[in-house]
Amino acid sequence: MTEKKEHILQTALRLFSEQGYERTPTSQIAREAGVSEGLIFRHFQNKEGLLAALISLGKSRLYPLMEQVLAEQNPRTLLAQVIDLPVKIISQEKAFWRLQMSLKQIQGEDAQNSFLSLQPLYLAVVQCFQKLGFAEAETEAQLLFLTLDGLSKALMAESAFDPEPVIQLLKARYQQG
Amino acid sequence: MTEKKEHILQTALRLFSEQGYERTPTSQIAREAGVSEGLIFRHFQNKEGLLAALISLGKSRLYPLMEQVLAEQNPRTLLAQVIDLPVKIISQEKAFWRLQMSLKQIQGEDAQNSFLSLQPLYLAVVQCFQKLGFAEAETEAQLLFLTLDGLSKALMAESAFDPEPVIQLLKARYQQG
Amino acid sequence: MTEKKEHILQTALRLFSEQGYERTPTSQIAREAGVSEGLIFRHFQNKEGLLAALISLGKSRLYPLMEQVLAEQNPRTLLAQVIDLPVKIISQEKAFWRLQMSLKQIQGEDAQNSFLSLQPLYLAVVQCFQKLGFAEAETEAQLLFLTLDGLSKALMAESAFDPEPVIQLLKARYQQG
Amino acid sequence: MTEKKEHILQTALRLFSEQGYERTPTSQIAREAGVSEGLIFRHFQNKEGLLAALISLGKSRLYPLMEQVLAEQNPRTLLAQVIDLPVKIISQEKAFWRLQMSLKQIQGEDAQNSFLSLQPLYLAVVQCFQKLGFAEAETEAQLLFLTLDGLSKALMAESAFDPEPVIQLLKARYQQG
DNA sequence: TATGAATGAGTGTTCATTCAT
DNA sequence: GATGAATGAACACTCATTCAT
Repeated sequence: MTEKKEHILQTALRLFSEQGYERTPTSQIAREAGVSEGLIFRHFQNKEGLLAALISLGKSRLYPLMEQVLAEQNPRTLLAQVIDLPVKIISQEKAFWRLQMSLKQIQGEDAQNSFLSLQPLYLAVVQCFQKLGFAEAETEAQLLFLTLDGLSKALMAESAFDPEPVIQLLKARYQQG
Repeated sequence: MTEKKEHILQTALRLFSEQGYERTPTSQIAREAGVSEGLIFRHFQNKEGLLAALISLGKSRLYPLMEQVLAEQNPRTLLAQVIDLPVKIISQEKAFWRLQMSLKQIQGEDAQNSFLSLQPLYLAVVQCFQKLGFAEAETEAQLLFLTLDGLSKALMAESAFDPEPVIQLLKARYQQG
Repeated sequence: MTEKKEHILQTALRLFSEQGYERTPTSQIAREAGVSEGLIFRHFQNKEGLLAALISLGKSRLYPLMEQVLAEQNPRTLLAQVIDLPVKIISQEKAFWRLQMSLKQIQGEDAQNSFLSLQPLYLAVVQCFQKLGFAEAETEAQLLFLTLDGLSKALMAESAFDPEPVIQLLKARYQQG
Repeated sequence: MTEKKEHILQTALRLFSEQGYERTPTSQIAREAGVSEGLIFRHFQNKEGLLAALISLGKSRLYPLMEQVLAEQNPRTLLAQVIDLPVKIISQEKAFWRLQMSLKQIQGEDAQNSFLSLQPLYLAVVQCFQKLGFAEAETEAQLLFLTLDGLSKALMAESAFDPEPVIQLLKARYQQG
């Protein structure tokens, strides 16, 4: 990966998340990345290829976090860690997730799933609720993921939203089940 | 409102919600609405004007539902009705709400708010929680709205998502507070 | 001539002279004249017809002034009156003459002639110079008309140009021939 | 400056001066220049940018002629050279000056000035008249410039106008002052 | 006479993409 | 790998003009 290729990726991520994919011309990416416009196409074939590269890059940075959570044995601790994920992830890679959220209508099935399209996590959470004796573990997991999805959206809206109180309330609900 | 003007509005709403605002050319709207392209601009000034007309139209259809909820006196009943709102609203005007959700990056402050940007409702819900003796009424209301926001998003993803179980679980949680 | 038709003519003259013929849409004329756009075409067939009506109207207001000059018997007095014409005419119908001057490239032969395309006047001036014993009466007349043409242009440029001194100098030149 | 860019400039100059700026679509320029329409905007940003490029180009070709006149020491010779300028300039770059004259209403202050918007020349001419002992040097210079302005206009009207006699008469007037 | 909804060809401009160097 | 000139299809939008009422 040459230096210029990385410049392109960084710049594209920033601009896509600020302005949206459609509203960002390749010419602007090239200009702000300090490269020629042709180079973008040499490296990524076309504009969608650049987007795809960005998404797989983002996912690869995400998996470590996810696997760390999945390794947790104590169900209550795992739930708490899942609840902490949105803040952790989004504060870390805000630009990437804003991009992700803006793609619903461009991409097919993938990006539009609940929460962060983290199905392995969903299965683990269902098991947690079962272990903890919840009657309807699946529904309970769905509800939690919906909530975390809403929380993610709020976090990315960039407003002065403070997630801490909500997160505490949410954790409390499951700790004393 | 002439017949052709309404054709334009209907067609635009459908196409915007299917393909997104940016990916829908005015030429396509005109063609599928069976009118000349110029007529769009005669009636709505520019493409954004068409979008604005669509949004204010959608909101005007929404207010009756909202006011009905706000008139409710019993706090538990009001909460239950708020929880029912996403399904009611979205099944009724799915296209409009998919459009609404796709606009975060185009519009300014308005559309990006939580849930359905229904602040009056938020205030009413806070009061409900206070009446019901919840310790942190505001945080509780925020949490509920985040959840309903996530629920709305899931409902609009058009997949075979069945909201009923989640809604029952959510209602149960507040009825026995 | 109905009141609305006159409104159209007035407004068109003002806008054409302010913005130029090409840069003035019929929709603007209609709006500022307080009539429907269709009425313009009912009365004048098309945009060029409106222009033609304006021009012939302007000319008809001009002929009296011209004939008054042509009736003058004394050659020196006639020359002085010719020299006074630009100021008289332009201060009286500035808008019309600015329109006239902006049309060189639109219209054919007519408007692009020297001075105010007043050929009868030209012939009279040639005769004056002959009577006064000028060697090259035709050339002398041409030179005078070129100068008056330049003067007209300067007068219409709307700047703080004071024509009086120049006019005095010009008159003096021919009075003492 | 690539070959195609120059083709665009040449073609635009010709078409603007023949048809006027407004009546010349960029599509026609592109077609007749044998380039794609997009290239015009790549090189000149927008249609006005093309016009501006044309104007500054024309001016840069004009300054040498002007400075040559300004270097003249003998006031009578300088006046004669000033009188010769319109024919020299316009026969040389007719297209450019027709364009220049057609812009009064588009551009701001610059192009609408008297003669060829050559203020340095005006100041030199005033000095000439002072040296030659004319009573009202400024007014005399104004009058000369008005005349040259009218002469320029006549020259550009493309008709079979022969400027030679007028120029001789004009020169004679100042040589025997 | 007068309106105003409606048209459709045309306008300037954008932009992803190609290609010779 | 990298450039930048060049393309051409698409786009939002304008505007003179028509026509039913």
